[in-house]
Amino acid sequence: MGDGVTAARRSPGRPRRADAEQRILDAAIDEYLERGATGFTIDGVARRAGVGKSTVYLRWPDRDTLLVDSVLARSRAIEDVDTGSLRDDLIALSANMLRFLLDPVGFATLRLTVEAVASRAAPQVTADVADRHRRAAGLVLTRAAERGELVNPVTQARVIECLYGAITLKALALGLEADAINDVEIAAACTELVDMLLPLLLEHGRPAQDSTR
Amino acid sequence: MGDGVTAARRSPGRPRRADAEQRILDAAIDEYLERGATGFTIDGVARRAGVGKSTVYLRWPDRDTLLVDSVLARSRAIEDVDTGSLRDDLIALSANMLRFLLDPVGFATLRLTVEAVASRAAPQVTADVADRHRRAAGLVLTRAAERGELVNPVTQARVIECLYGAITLKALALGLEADAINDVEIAAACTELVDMLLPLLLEHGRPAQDSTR
Amino acid sequence: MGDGVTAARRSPGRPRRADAEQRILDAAIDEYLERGATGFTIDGVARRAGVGKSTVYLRWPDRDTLLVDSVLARSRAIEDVDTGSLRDDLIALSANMLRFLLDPVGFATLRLTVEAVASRAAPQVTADVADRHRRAAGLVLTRAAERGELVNPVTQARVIECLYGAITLKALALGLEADAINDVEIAAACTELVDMLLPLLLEHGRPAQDSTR
Amino acid sequence: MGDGVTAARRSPGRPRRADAEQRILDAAIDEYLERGATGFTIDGVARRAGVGKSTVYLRWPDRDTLLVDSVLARSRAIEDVDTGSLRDDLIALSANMLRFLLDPVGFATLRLTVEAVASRAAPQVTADVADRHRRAAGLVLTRAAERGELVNPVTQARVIECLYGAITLKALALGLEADAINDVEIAAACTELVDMLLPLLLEHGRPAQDSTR
DNA sequence: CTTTAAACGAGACGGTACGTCGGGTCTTACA
DNA sequence: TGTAAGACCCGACGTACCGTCTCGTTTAAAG
Repeated sequence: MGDGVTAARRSPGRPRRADAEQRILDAAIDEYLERGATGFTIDGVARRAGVGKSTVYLRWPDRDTLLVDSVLARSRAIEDVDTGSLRDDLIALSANMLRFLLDPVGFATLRLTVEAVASRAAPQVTADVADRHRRAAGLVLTRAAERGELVNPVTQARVIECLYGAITLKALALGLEADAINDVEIAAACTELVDMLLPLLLEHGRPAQDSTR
Repeated sequence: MGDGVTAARRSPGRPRRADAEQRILDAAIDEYLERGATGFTIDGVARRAGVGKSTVYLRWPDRDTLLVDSVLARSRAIEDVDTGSLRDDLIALSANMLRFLLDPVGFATLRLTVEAVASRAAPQVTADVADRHRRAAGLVLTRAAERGELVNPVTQARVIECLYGAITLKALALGLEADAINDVEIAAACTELVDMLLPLLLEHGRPAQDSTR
Repeated sequence: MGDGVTAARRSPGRPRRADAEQRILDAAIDEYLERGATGFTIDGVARRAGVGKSTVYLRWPDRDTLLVDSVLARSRAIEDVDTGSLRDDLIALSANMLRFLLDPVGFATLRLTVEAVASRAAPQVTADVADRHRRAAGLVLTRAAERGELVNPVTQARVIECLYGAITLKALALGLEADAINDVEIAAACTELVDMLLPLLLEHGRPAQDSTR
Repeated sequence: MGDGVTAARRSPGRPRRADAEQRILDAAIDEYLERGATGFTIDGVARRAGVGKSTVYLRWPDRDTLLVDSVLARSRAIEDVDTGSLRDDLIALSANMLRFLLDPVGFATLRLTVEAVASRAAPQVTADVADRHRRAAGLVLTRAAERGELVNPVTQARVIECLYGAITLKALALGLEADAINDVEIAAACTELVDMLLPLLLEHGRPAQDSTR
């Protein structure tokens, strides 16, 4: 960290195995997906990674932290979308999210988020995940505004929350049977949802006069 | 013998302790709230319930099942609401849910729901929880329709999904710091949300004249 | 005890099942022979005997007592021998004992005797078993004396002790492989032993002329 | 690998605690003597030894094996005797054995020998114990022969068997009441026994002149 | 015939130990 | 000093039996 351009004054002793980190993370996520949270074992991960337990404990303080990190490491990819229209962007965004949550790794991310909140142990996890989604949505909305689409700054955050929330519940309802729903159905569901919510996002659906306060 | 339809021919042997079930469930939820999921132990529960381990294992096959049951047993209470107006019903409904999720037991219900989906082991848990909420919402909407409020049958399910989804995400974001938000703020947040979504629920996007206030 | 002339004033209530005692003892010894001391279980015995656990506990206070009784019940048979000569009687006596000890039930008797001594719990077991053997030997010696064979009353007890002791050690050495030794070998071993010890049993160390061979 | 004759290529990993073995054995025998065979518990032994249960199970596969080993470990001491005369050697030998069997550990050795035979599980136990005694007796006899005392090679083994057998029965009869008999009585009993048997041990039936009394 | 009273089968009960397994720490020998 | 190996202490797991207890039923004698 902060080591200069040139090769950071190498510390003495045997250098850390370069690939250990990644091998452990890979083994960890595999174990997790295969055997679930209960079956997720430091011994098992170390064995599968071909690594000593101490090598694991040198990098992660305990089981839970490793579990969190290994899942997060796999769930980085929330790719940005840019179709040119706000509606299509939102549809793509929510479809991406639904697909993500229907994938084991994505669902694991949701699980961990919930667990993290519960254990109060890893508040940054929640924040991290939430931020990633917020940022993706923010980009879409910003671009829409720049294109001149009239995005209502008052409702904006709430609408996105509704969208993401509805997607999350849908994922929960579907379980993670990836087979239970195909891409076409995902797209259809998201389209309906966005079409319903979109008016609330635009200036003058003039919801203002309805607002009772 | 020869007793009719009722009273299912008592099985032989010493009958099960009538209060054991409840004592165990109570001890279990207490242990869970005090020591968390990791500290939740069959030995501990049995000890606290003043019961032998075998008495627990006679009723629940393993730790996880007991944990699920004990949480669900405490989260039954989704009281119905009836204020006389759809808007206020929805506000009350969502406020109830948010309050529920901000309570340790309520949040535990969310956790378990997610875990149940993940493990595929207890699909009825998800269904059970979801049904309870769906039913409460259904009642509110039915009553509104009976009063003559024009509820749009097309958007209905999706709007409720948005509402619940947004509440869930809000709960996740707030964590379960009960102190982080007071009842007034809860009510305010729910009101904003409902006021935004309500128009979508009413026939033909002519919300104005339906608004009961 | 002290009951009148006729039929012990029957106590009220349902009389005990007449055959239960025996069924339990039989089941017990079978379980013991099949599964060993550790696998010997009250539940198992009751199940095999087709009897409730309480029926067992009405008759025996605990597992160990039942085990002892069931073994002793099977090992009663120390049949008397009477061949007409002291030497042959002793050979028959020791052969009987060796055969007995090489049989599972007989060996179990030895085990229990040792355990009984160890636990101090059942002193009568030791005494009982010892007496049975002492009595059989006593008979043989008495008859010999009556026939005019000159039995030395001084060495008598010690010689018998040597005989039985040697037989016991032989049984221990052979293990309880019934197959390891046949009747002919048993007879031969006992004959050698008796022929060696017999002189010591006869008056005044004038063994030679008494030796029947 | 490639290391010379000595020092068996140390295996990797943390070496086993050097003193654990002994601490466990000591704790085990103490527990056994204090609480008997039934009260002998792996948990108890581990606790008393200040050691984790896994440390015990790393060394012994189960309760029974540990019990056997702990008793045998304490009963190694069959000290050799050498008084200069065969008669006195035999008296000392048998007195030692009787004293040994009247001691709790010694008696436990007898118990275990019997159990070992019964369970067929530990044949080496029987062999081990028997060998130790045989060897001690063998030494005594060899030395006598070397001194010129005429030991009859034909009866030798059988006489020793009688001696040991009689001692064993005597121990059984006395129970393990150490107080029931004192050293003087032990010596007297053994002397009688040896004096009776000694003639049988000497060359062809001319016992009289050798008898020291 | 009804009552009383014990024995019976079934099996739940509070305990306790089993043997296994995993967590997180520690201790070696090498690299 | 990092690493692989693996032993260490701890304590929970789920199982099995102990000896006790409660049931409802059965059996026989007494009233």
